[in-house]
Amino acid sequence: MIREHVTLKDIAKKLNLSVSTVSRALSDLPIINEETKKKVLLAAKEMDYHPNLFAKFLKTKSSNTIGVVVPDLEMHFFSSCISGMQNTCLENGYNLIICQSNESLEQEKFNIKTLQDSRVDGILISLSRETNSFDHLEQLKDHQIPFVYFDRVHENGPYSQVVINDEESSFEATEYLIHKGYKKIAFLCGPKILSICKNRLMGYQNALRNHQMDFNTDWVLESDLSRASTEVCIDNYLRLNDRPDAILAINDIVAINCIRHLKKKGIKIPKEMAVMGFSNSPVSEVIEPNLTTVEQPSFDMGKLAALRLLEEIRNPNLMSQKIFTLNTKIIERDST
Amino acid sequence: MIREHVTLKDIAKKLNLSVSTVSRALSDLPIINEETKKKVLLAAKEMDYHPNLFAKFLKTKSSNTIGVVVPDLEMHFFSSCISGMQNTCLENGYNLIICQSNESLEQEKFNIKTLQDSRVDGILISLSRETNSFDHLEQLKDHQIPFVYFDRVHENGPYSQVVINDEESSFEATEYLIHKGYKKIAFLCGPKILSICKNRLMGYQNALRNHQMDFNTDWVLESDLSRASTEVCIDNYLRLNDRPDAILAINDIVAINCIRHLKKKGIKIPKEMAVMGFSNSPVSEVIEPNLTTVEQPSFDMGKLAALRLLEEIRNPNLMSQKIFTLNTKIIERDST
DNA sequence: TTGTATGCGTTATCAA
DNA sequence: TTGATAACGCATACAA
Repeated sequence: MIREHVTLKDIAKKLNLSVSTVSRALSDLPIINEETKKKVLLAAKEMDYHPNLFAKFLKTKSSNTIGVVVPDLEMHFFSSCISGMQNTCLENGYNLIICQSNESLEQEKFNIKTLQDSRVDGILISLSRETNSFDHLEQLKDHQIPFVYFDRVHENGPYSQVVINDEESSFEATEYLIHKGYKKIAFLCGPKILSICKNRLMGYQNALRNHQMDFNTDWVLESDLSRASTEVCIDNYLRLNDRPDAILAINDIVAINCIRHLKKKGIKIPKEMAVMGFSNSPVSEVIEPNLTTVEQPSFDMGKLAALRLLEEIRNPNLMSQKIFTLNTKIIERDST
Repeated sequence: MIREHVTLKDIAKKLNLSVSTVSRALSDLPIINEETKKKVLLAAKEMDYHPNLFAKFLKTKSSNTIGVVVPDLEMHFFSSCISGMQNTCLENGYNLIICQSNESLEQEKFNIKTLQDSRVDGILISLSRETNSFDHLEQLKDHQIPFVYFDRVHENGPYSQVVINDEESSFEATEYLIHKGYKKIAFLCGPKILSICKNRLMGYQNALRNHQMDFNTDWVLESDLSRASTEVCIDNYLRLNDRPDAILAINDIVAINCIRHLKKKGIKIPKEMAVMGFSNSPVSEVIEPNLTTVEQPSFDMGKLAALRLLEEIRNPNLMSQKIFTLNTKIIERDST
């Protein structure tokens, strides 16, 4: 039994009404007879009517779809953000089109173009680690496409953002290590082009300064987030005459690669060297020793970013930039 | 500078051509003058023309979108599948709409309905662990919506599937444990409603039979995949007079929860009890001891499922069921 | 309160 | 080889 899609016309014909009346009844406009409205709603249900969203879009210019670009879907932090977005979007009748930039600027540009072709009503993005130009994003304003950054943001851009307070969180994490008695705290940073990296570095430096702690430029290294790069950094730490006794890593994945490599080199954690991460991903309670980390509310971040975007979609004159800062929490485990 | 979207009409006006000629030129139909075609293509590029996919769909009934339903986006296996699908789909000009069922049948039904409303050209799905009725899926055939299962499939359904050879893989995994010298091998299963669980159980049983090994019904337990449920199972194993000396778990997450709980109970792994998992997720090389596991080619699975779906979309008379079976590989680590 | 007519941007079917 | 015109399904301005 093959059913063609039921249209407004079909319902109208069956009820001896005009298409526009049926349309009005279903859109729940006030100017309509209660009786006819009931009849229409009933018939629509009986006939299993589903509105054709494409025809609707052609009229209204609203696709009911929002686009998401993340660097890597397989990173738990991002899939969790998306989970939160999905939640909010489905509740509000919006679909999600998800793209990965694979940490590449080229791919990111292509993703944005694809999303524009799909006429998404708005875009949520977390930047690739390569992104150092922003034309592909700034042109969105010309096209009046609402746009919200989350996590990896472009701070000077004219768009709203949802972030954690990176500087403060990093400050607190460093302070936590100081209170724990560590004297030589290293910061294993990520690509400084990312604002999260820059800000976390700043928080780290401020904490040291605040406590009149030693600051050694050799202790701040930069990993490109890959395992190999992280291992090179660790080797550099180990070669130093003045070795750090704790490492604050830019995220959990880097922290975990630190731990694995340190263990391979026979370094005892946390006795000889403590390690701390960012994000509280599932692996952090699997690694041994369990990783002390700064919990980022990824699911909520996704939800909030989606909510803000929907708000901007519904209220276009709201286009002014707004920054949402979420709180983090230190999860103490065995690596510190 | 706010640009409205350029349409065929705009191009036609500029070149003093008719809309249909422009349309033909851009669709690369053969019945057209080479000269005009060149002119049109050039103008389109200059004017930054992007076709309105919604208008196109209204005519052609093809949305250039495919829908995906997974139980849990945050499980690495699934995000990796999706990564593979994305790859294939974007290459072929298709977008992906991704939904999560959160392991709930109700939610799964809702997802399918949403995707139908969005008039997706086809659907890729991995079933929720609750799914025991299939009406919401079988009606897709009535609507002629191509449909492919991956990983968690409904075997008797009329649809194509992409799976690993669960029975054989599990057979080999069990045999591997036998060769390693384990004598009392337990199988910690998942919900038997899932075909992957049923088949892996079968492979396990066949291997034992093949080697004239002891088979104890107490050694086959069923976890609902949650941590709590897995821990209950482990406790049951430990209470037995005839304790198993190895556990083959239905997936890595279950296996990892086994290891954590066994360690808490003071059991030495693999000396007192070995543990083996399925899927080779990132955590498996983070847990200690590193988890021996059966690698599932998740990325390729996603790619293949998407490819098959695209094939069925392009060639509707191909609707017969086809089963693709991918090979697995045992990754030997320290837990066995 | 309801119906008629029009257009959104395409593609497809004619005729020229 | 090109152009005029209709149609896809819906929303809406206007008329009744």
